[in-house]
Amino acid sequence: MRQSTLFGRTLREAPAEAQTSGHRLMLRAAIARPLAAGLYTWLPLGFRVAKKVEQIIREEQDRIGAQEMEMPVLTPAEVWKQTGRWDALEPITFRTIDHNGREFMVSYTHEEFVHLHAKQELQSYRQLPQIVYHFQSKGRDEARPRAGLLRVREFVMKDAYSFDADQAGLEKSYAAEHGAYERTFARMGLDAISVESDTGAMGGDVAHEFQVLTEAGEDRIAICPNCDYKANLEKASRSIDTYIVAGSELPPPSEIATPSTTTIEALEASLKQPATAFLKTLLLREAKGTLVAVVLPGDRDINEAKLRKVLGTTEVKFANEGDFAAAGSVPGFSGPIGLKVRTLIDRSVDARPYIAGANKRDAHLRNVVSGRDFQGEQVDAHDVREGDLCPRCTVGKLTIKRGVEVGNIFAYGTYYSDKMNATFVGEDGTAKPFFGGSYGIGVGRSVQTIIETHHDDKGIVWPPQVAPFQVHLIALPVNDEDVRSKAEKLVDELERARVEVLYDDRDESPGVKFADADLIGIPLRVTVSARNLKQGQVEIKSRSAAAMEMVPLAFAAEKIAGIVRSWPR
RNA sequence: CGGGGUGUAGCGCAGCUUGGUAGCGCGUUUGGUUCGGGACCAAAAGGUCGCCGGUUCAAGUCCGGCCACCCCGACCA
Repeated sequence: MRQSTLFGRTLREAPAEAQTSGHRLMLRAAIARPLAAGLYTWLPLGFRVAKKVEQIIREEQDRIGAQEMEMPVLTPAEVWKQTGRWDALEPITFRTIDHNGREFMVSYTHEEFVHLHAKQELQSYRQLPQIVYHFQSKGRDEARPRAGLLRVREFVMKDAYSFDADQAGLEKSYAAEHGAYERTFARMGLDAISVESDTGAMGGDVAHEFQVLTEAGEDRIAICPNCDYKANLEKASRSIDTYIVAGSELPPPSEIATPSTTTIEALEASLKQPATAFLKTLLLREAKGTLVAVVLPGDRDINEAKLRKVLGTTEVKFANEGDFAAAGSVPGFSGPIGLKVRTLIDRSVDARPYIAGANKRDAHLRNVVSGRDFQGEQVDAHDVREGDLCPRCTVGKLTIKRGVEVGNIFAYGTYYSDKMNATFVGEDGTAKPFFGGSYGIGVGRSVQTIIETHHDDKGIVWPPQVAPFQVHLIALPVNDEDVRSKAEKLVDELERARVEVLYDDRDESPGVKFADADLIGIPLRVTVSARNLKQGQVEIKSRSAAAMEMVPLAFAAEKIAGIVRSWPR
């Protein structure tokens, strides 16, 4: 490929909106271009990377016996209505109607449709297990697209779906996909870790996310340095020492005046007590408008994802002024005693005396003890933080890192087959529901995550397996006939040896060419220059190392092809 | 959807406070010189100042509305 004819130019400066280093490099190196918020076009260089990433995913899916197929982007409403997701997904999906007024959704994902097909194609337990997958554009009207390709509104996802006769079979399929994911990400050069995750909108119980730790990520991951516990903060828990004080020996709650002291910070300052001495009582409103109170220690924050899961709701908001009166409380002075709403007590609240709001203006109560003075459902709804004890080994102190979720796997069991009446005939001759799982990988997100984690201050440093080209051959200067003819002969020899070469034949200064080579980040740089040809040599340099090597022109093609063949595939 | 910010040439920005000729750098085009780390000289092209309305003799600048994009938060591959 001649660089002079490449569609897509490198940018010396990145557009101001690009924030993360991966986003800036993606734009500068002509990998992709924005079309609208959260919608991107792959330029030829980026598309070559995307295709290589896809191919790695494909090979690893095929290796575990999954079969590739393809389902449409446009999906009919009736099927979504069977599982209730037509309404549930309303806020974040793109929809349209055809000329007859029939409703369609730009596919958010394809569980409903693959179950429809499974029902038609898989009629007997003898045909199980099965895994099918496809690469398809998925549409998600994200409220906030972010950081280039990391969070977009239309993206190609590899989505695989497993069908098994029972739970044990599902666990096997799940484990097979888990293994395939580990190999897939390793081959792309991504150091992805498997973490426990919340099942979110997909339903089901068991789920793992594959997270690549990088500051550009938007998820927070708790990691135990002592054992193998790793979990998304939406799911993470912690070990808590039980702290019991005999209730009968303690004085009953007594009121203290706390004029205009409405926050934990203000209470700490005026009462000279640490945040842990207080109880925080949050009054919240769930999707249906029901009020609920959550009691937490003063130093703990609520984790909305965990709370939503506990409540089985899609949305949680803070209560408004009027809600406080209805709950028998006062904003700024809410406490757990005497509340007239459902009360949840976070498990990090100890059985010891706390200072809590009195539910009346300018007053708090001292010696408030959970279980003695107020009752509620015990839940886990607090945000785990740095330094908390690992819930698994109970001794490791959790660290918290940011990560990008490049893939996830769910075992949802019969969630969809029950709703859709998707069954097969079992060994005993009766209809049984499929046990299913789904397994996604975002292609574009993976590509940008590779950039986020493989670059230096000059540009991208592609892992060879996914690089847009294997060799970047630079002719210097290109208008020197001898240089040009020898460079082109070398390009030709390399291409015949099936090496992918980007040939920089542009009439540009050496500085521009080297800077672009560093920016684009092709693993091997070969320079054919007038200077080196005097000694009959060409220069070979790896993008990832400083050293360069001189090779006689006559052996260059063989040498370069040998290096390329030695790379992992 | 809540909070914040930005829209001026392909990209990066100044000009707006205090209304009066739309500017700088990079890039692009032409000619010449140069050629191992983002060269130099000369000439040139390129703008409905996000959109609509208002105020004014006069609006990039002031006022109102809308739109787009970015960042933080809630959601996902």
